[in-house]
Formats: sequence, structure tokens, C-alpha cells
Amino acid sequence: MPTIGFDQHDHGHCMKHAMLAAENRCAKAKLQFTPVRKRVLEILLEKHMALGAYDILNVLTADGLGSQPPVVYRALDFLVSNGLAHRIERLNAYTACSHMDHAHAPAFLICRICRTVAETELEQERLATIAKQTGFTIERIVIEAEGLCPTCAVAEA
Amino acid sequence: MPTIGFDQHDHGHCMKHAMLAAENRCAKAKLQFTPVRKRVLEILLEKHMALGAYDILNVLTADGLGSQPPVVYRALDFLVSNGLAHRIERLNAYTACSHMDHAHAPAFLICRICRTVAETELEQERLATIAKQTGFTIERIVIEAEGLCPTCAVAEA
DNA sequence: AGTGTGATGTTATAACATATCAAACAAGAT
DNA sequence: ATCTTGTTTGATATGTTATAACATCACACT
Repeated sequence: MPTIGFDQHDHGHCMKHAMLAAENRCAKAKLQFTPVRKRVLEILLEKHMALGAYDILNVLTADGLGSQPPVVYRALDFLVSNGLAHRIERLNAYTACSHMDHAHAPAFLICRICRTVAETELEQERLATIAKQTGFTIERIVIEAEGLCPTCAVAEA
Repeated sequence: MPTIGFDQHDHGHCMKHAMLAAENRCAKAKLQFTPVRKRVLEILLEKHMALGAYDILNVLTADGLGSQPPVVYRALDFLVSNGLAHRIERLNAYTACSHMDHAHAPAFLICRICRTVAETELEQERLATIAKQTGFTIERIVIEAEGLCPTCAVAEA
């Protein structure tokens, strides 16, 4: 199953696995996986949810790790640039990457109620074809579906 | 050709046509196409570009039509809700709809330099299939490709 | 006139993001 | 071991996008 997020899973294991993958990737690419960056990724991993920069900042502040916006935005930039997290444009929010082990073009299913985010992959040939026809050079594709996760759909009814 | 935006066209005619389509649609749906709403759509139509709410507000203010954020946000809500304009999530900005005559699931090609926006349509079966498998109910899909339009690509090189 | 409804006006503030400059720190070169 | 260079972090201020809350206006229907 390519999609993660709405299924049950051993979350402790999931987090450890993800943190290890992140450390490996940083080691290989000689990137500094500093305390702030590590902690921000942990915060994102704690829930499969989109968190706003200021939500993260609040946790960081409670930890005594840095309390100004630039601190969290820099850490998020690092994580997003290096494929360890994604920005959810629809929400101006961030979520940990679910497939750190390989580069990919992600698509997201976002619950508008609980902000749980499921990440999946999608071929994007049609869009690439259209872009080519019009002479447009695609550098990045954002695909975000908003709606109701199974849990919230039940609660709504 | 399904895509509009990077091609040359008679823009005066394009605008008139779009405004007429908008008036028709509002008449049919018994929606009030008030001066503020009309003017905001005109401002959007003047360029095939994504404009920020405050960019629009500045023009509105110069016109003496209203000078506070809620004025423009309400007009934009109206236009977006009724399919006369779209919100570009990637830019927190807005653009006039290019296919006002029928409902559609739009996809956008956005130039990161000049903010020109081309609108196209795309089938979204794969995503719908995945969502169904996970029990997710899709209410809205955002597809935005960011990159370089033909003009800016030349300028960059 | 009285009431309902939708649109607008107005003030204030919430939420998200970046510019700038200085200080601390890591890593390789001498 | 120290220097230098580049990266990261700290701190202040500000810019940008969006909404809450409340008041008013205009028109239709009774």
C-alpha cells in the first residue's frame, strides 16, 4: 500500500524508523542534522498531521530550543529542501515525509477537520505533456486533495 | 487547445467575453454581481496573472470602491465560490477563471517569475481511486505546477 | 413603518513569513 | 593549536495574508 496516514500502525516504531532514515540521509549527504532540525522533525513525526510553523515554534519554545520565528522557518526550510518534510500549501503548514528513502513526487490527502495528512505518489504524465505542449518548464508540482478522512467522515454523519 | 495563458490573444475581446459569461452565470444562478465583485473580476481579468488580495485592494482603493481587507476577501470568496475565479494556493493569490462556462477541476501552470497563470483541466482518476481505497472523501483537489513560462525561460538563459 | 436578507463598511487582530545583523560553532588548512 | 571560512543560531523588527466581530446600508416583502 503506497499510502500512509489513515491506517493504524506502531507509531513508536514508525518514528524511530523515520528518524534513523533521516540521520542516514543527512550523513550520506554531509548535512548537519542539528538539534533544532532534529527536534522539529520529531515534532512533525509525532503526529501524521499538518502543523503550522507557529505550532511547532510553541513546542520548541517549551523545550528551550529557540523561540523566534526564523528558527523554526530555517529548520523547516532545511527539512523541506532535503526531502525530510513537505509543505502543505493548502494549509500553510508542514508535515514529515513518509517516504524518506527515495525521491518522489508526492500527493496529499488532507482532512479538513483533523488535518491528518496521508501522503501518496502519483504519476504526473498528463500534466507534463500539457506543459511540454505549451513550452512551460515544470520545476515542482503540488497535488493536494482536501476532504474528510474516514474517522471524521463518520463523526460528521 | 485546453490551455490558456501563455498564448497570444485579443485580450480586449477575451475580457469582454469573460465578463459577459460571468454576468450570464450570475443572472442564471440569481447571484448579485455587484460593483465591487464586478470590479474585482475585471482587475483579475486584466492580466492572466495571479494577484494577491492586497494588490487587488490597492486598485480598489484607488477606484474609491472600498479600502479594507474584508471588502476584497468577500468579493474573492464570492468569485471563487461561484467558479468565476480560482485561488492559487502556492502563491496565496487569485486569478480569473478561464473556463467560466462549465464546471471543471482545474490544474494550473504557474510561472514563478512573472506569476502568469495558465489554466488547464486534468482527469484525476488515479487520485480518486487511491482516496477511495483509503476511505478518504475528496471534496476539492488542488493541482499546481510551478516553473517557468516560455518567456521567462528564455530570459533566464 | 416593520422585518428579513444579503452586501458593505470599519476596526482590530490573528496567522504566516522574511529581512537584517550579530554571535556561536563546526571543519579543514596552515 | 589557531586561523579562516562557511554554516547555523539568536534576536529584533517588520512585512504579508487572512479573519473575527460588529455596525450599517439597501432593497424586498408584508
